[in-house]
Amino acid sequence: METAEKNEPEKKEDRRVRRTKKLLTQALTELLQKKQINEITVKELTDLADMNRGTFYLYYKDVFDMLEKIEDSMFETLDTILSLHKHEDAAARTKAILIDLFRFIEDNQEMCRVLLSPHGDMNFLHRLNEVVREKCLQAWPGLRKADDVSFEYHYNFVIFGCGGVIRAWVNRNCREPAEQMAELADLMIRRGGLADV
Amino acid sequence: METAEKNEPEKKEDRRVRRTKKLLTQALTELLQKKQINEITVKELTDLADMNRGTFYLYYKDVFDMLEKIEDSMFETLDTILSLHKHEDAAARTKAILIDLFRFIEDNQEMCRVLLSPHGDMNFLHRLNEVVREKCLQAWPGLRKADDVSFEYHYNFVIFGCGGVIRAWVNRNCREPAEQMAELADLMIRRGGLADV
DNA sequence: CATAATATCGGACACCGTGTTGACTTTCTC
DNA sequence: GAGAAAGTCAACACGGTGTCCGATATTATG
Repeated sequence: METAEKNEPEKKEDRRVRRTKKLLTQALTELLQKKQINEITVKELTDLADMNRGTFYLYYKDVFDMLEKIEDSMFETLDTILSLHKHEDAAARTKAILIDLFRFIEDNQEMCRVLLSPHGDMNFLHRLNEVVREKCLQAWPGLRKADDVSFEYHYNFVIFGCGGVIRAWVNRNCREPAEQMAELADLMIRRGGLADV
Repeated sequence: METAEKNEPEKKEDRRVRRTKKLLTQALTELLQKKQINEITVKELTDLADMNRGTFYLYYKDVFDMLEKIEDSMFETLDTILSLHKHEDAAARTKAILIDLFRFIEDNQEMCRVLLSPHGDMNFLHRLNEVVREKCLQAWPGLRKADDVSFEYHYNFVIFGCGGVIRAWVNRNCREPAEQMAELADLMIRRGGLADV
């Protein structure tokens, strides 16, 4: 309904389109390391990507719309990856989901690092939190039944905490292997207050 | 160095100045509930505050500069409040600091709520985290000695987790008393992985 | 390879918010 | 009440925006 064109990958994009979007994304990533997104102008974006300014408007409404679409694409990918584990048994699934999550973060380090930095994007963190929350519920279904107030806080503590771990990890250039991080996160989630509700 | 004028509260501001800044802050808070800060223009800000556009530039460079100055002021206040406990003994200090922190959040609910919302400000969260980190170090000095990798992650987990608790709290309009939240946060910090490093 | 489709370019345009300035009026401080 | 400071109002040049156009370059397809 919103994205009038059927659904993203209609068949395959023209090579030129892929190239254009890639150049623009690289330019945006580079600029985001230096300045707030608010200060980034379409002009300097296309100047840096060395292309006509009008070309930008073929795909994005403005710089914020562009970032939003990039995030949309990322979370779509992440969703696809994580839903592959839908039919595994609970024990294996939890571990596999966390590993894939961290692998995904690793594959998108630069963007994640900048989006979680001080001049990053709160909405990105929010959406990332939602993914973690969703997977927590899937992995530990027993959690739902606890609906008292303090549970809500424990929950938010753990979910945000995972965001903090991810942020620290990308700031260290993902030095530790994703598997190790998944194990660490799992440990923290259990100890963080959710294990014994 | 940066703010040429000595240091904020030189003596007391002119009543008109206070009024102007207050009106602008109210207008900004209102607009931030509806749209990203990026989309907020000086014109609509001064229109909403019902004042001349030129007046805005008497105090702020642009909308982002305004938000930054507001945050500066908030953290300055918070810093003043928290440093009052400098000379208490460790046991009492920890509790008192947390309580005052949550009371401060409560006093600035609207702004905190909007700054921690999906279209909020990452830098605000970052600065809030720094305060928590600082106070953690003061309250549990033993933490410093642990410098292994996993400690860094535990640390970030806890600090971000506190941010999540605060966010959940302001989203519930600070229904629970600050004292109760302080106790809850203290519990989570201890259980979250820092207690036994 | 030839052709049609489509993406990009280069330049133009009106539009609007920006940041600043100068002369004035209002309000505050002492 | 007098002088100082803050706010108003109108005007200005500037630059980025968003949207066109025709011309050109690149791609996908038969």
